Amino acid sequence: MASRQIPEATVARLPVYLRALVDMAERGTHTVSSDALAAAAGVNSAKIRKDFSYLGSYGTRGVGYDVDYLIHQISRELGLTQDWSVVIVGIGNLGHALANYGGFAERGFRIAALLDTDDGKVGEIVAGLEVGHVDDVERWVKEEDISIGILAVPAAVAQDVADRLCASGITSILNFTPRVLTVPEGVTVRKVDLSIELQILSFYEQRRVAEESVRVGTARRRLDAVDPPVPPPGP
Amino acid sequence: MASRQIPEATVARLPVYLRALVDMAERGTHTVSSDALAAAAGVNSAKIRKDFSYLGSYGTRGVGYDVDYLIHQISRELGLTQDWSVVIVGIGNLGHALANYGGFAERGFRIAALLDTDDGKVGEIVAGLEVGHVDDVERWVKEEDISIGILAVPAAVAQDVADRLCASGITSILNFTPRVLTVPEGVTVRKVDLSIELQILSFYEQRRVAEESVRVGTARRRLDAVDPPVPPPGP
DNA sequence: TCCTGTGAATTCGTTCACAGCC
DNA sequence: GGCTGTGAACGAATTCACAGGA
Repeated sequence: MASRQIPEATVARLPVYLRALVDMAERGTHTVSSDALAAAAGVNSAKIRKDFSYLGSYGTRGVGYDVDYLIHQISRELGLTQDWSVVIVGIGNLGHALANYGGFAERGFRIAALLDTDDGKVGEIVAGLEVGHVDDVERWVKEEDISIGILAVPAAVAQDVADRLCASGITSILNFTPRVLTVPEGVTVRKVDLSIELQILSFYEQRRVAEESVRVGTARRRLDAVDPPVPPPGP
Repeated sequence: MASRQIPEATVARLPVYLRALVDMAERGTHTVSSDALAAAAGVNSAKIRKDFSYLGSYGTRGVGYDVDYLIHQISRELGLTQDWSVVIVGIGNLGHALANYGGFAERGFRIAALLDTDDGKVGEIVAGLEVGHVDDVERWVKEEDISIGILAVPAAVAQDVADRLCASGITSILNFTPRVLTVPEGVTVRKVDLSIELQILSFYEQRRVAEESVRVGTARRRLDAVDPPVPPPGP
């Protein structure tokens, strides 16, 4: 029963399954059960079966799924049967690393242009490409049929550059800046914030330490017991 | 009503709020309503109020929240009132970029060590630190009281290095490799996969293109109509 | 009047459990 | 016997809507 409208949570997992399946195919596995794939992808098997049921009935009862066929179907669903051209804007530390990251091209994302706002960087060769100026973004987008922009500029200019990307016709942005972007309707933004991830880890790390000291009976002083809290404003 | 056990979804949003609040404090704002903060953080205001209600009743009815006080409370909740020492393992492109990323130190994450498996890299100076060998990870973790590891090694050695990190006493891992890691109970892993993010964008991009061609009546050929699908194995 | 805090209603996502097919 | 596909049960997260305090 291949119903349209795949849940977001499922979409976000498809690339994970795809990665696991490609690994398996490379190791010569031709058939996989939801249990085996679940183990490889780090989820449980019910989730796998439910997720796949949104795509259609691609398995065989009593047997499992055909690895190559699944790879094909998931790739198609994710739009990976076509190549996408990508522009990276902001060729600092991170932009450099992204430009040199092989994983993109491997999965059908062609880095078509590198742009920066800084005249000093323009003309530099990075990852085999000449860095252009953001002012020319529209020309690049048109000529190279670019639909995805990767934003790795300083926070201060993030919104401005995003506006220019949208104006030039880009409809998907991968935002590495810490700014929340405002974009026109019809543009998809995904955010990757490295220090947010660390802060989430910090939360669980702290909680673990707190629990441990309760369990072990250690009177490990919380910093906030030392550092007196600012008095609350009202209540 | 400050109940314990904050929902995961809320924890993941706290750093976003924190960032918005710090920006506001820097711009001299002292009080903020859930509406205003919602706009700045890119969520809706009900969510803000509900999220904050898990931390306690820190607002004032009819007025809003005290920015500095909120910053203090969220920081405390996230465990950011203390500094955390971090090790980056794998000093390739990405490791380099991460080592030079200022945002970590700014938020209380001290990069205490850079390690690599490659003898060629050991001894190199990156971001002011000398790259050490992973074999010495245990010593570094003990001496520097490191609890968080950032994994930026090649996929092939990811699990092996993760094992060594866990063995040496690290309890949180930020995993930049495409591998699903198996870790002992009590270790928290968060995954950042750059090409997964692009693949998710690709899904929505493709869907948009498909919808558009229906709306506009364009007979834009899908690639999979050209490329005949592998025949299904069973059903 | 304004804006928080929160139960209640709703939506979304996960897991269970088993019928159906190999 | 083994494994998929899926309704039904459950649980988590979001949103509504309004009582209540400044």
